[in-house]
Amino acid sequence: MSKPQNDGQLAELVDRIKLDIIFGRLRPRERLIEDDLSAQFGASRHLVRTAFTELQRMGLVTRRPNKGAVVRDFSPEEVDEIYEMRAILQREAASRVPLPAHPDLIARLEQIHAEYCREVDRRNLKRVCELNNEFHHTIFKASDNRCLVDLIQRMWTETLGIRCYAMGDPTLLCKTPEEHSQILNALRTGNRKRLMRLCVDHLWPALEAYKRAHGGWSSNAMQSTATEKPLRLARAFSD
Amino acid sequence: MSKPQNDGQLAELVDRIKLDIIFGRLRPRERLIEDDLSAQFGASRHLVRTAFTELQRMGLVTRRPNKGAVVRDFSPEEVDEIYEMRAILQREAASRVPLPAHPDLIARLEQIHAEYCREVDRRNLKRVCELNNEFHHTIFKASDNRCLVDLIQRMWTETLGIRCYAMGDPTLLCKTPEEHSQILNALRTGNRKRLMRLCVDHLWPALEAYKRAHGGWSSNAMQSTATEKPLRLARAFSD
DNA sequence: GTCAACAATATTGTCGAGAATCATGTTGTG
DNA sequence: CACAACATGATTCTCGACAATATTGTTGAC
Repeated sequence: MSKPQNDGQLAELVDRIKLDIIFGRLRPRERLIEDDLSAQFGASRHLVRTAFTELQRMGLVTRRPNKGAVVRDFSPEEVDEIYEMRAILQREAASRVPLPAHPDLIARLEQIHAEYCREVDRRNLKRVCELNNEFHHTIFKASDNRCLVDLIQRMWTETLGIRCYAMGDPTLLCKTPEEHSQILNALRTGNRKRLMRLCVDHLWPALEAYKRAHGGWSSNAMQSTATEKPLRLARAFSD
Repeated sequence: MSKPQNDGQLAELVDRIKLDIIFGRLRPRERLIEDDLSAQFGASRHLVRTAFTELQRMGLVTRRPNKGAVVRDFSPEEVDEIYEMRAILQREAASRVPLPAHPDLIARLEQIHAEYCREVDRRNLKRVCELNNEFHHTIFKASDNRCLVDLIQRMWTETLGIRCYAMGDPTLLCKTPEEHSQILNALRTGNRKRLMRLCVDHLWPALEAYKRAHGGWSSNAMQSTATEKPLRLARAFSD
């Protein structure tokens, strides 16, 4: 579907590199060398190249002419701006989901949620990550604008490298099932304001975790501490 | 900067194909054959391929495995959804531009506007297109969120193929300088509500032109006339 | 010892040819 | 005549080798 071309081999390669980024095996700013990955995954260099352009499109790696690919790194300002937009988009989507939610939607979400809780207990991070995505994506899909859903999904993928810091934190991870429960409740009871607020608030813990992890030392820290602009996140909260 | 790799040769090729799409020399759904373009532009087929993936990333062409590239076509529903999102994003940007606008910003815009009017009179469509982009982009850049600006710009590029129908219509084209004037005035007087409204309303004429041109026959017209959902564009208007 | 100019290595970009795949035309059978 | 099976041609995808570029290491003059 959204696959640009190619069969499964490329998709698998992209996925494996993606996972390496998500789980921090590849760190931001780390260089990705075509020959190395080619050998590591037993794929032709051409395929690795293609995977790079795909990962670039997804916003997970950065490329510069004749200098190769590196894992994408976000400046503190960039992270703030991205999360500001995620908040706006997700809030918009939440405002469009028909309420009270269709029983089929609830059922589907409960199913995902149940498996999610199981896998969280088992610490099966890969599956947790997938199910988490599926849970939110299913909700947002219920808003009737595919373009909006695409933008949300795009920024979801783009921030995989940011959210990995939250995934590594067991305390944070254990809180998410409860938050998902609350979202489900808001859908069931048809409480739109609460749904919107929950969908937005759900974003912050991961953002905070990233900031804690990068506290001070990130890319251009010197300027950032000085420039430190007041986050305009308030808008996203206001009902 | 945002160039993924490569020097100018690829960029030029991409640009030429892009212009062919913008000005309707290449129509939606038209197939792009690598060998043909390779011969036409005197570029290696590999370069044409690379250009295709770039154009695909920009959302101007669609590719399917082993079936090659075609100029992207939008279903009526898709067009509505995309313009709904453009309205939301541009409205958001307009709400963030510091008002009253900085004199430098005004000066820069006046300069662009002056040249724009000149080129409209001369019917220099290529330059008109560039200046129009520059005008709006300059305004949106004044909102302090690069991510938001990127999303807007992305959707701008994506809809180049849609807006070509408006560009071909002299009546429509002649109205745009006046609209830009009004936007400039709103910026000068610091009338935020009016600015937001103008930035959103400015979108519709092109959308309408596209719909007129494709009236009924586009991709899946049979369903679309039946499904015809009430556009949720009202939101974007409400102040 | 420091620095610039040069040489060597590492890495990425480009190309052309052949393999794989899809679309179309043709033939043979009922 | 209808239709499936096959053969042909067009087009895309993949690979390996080479060229271009960046990075690192070395030398020699001052």
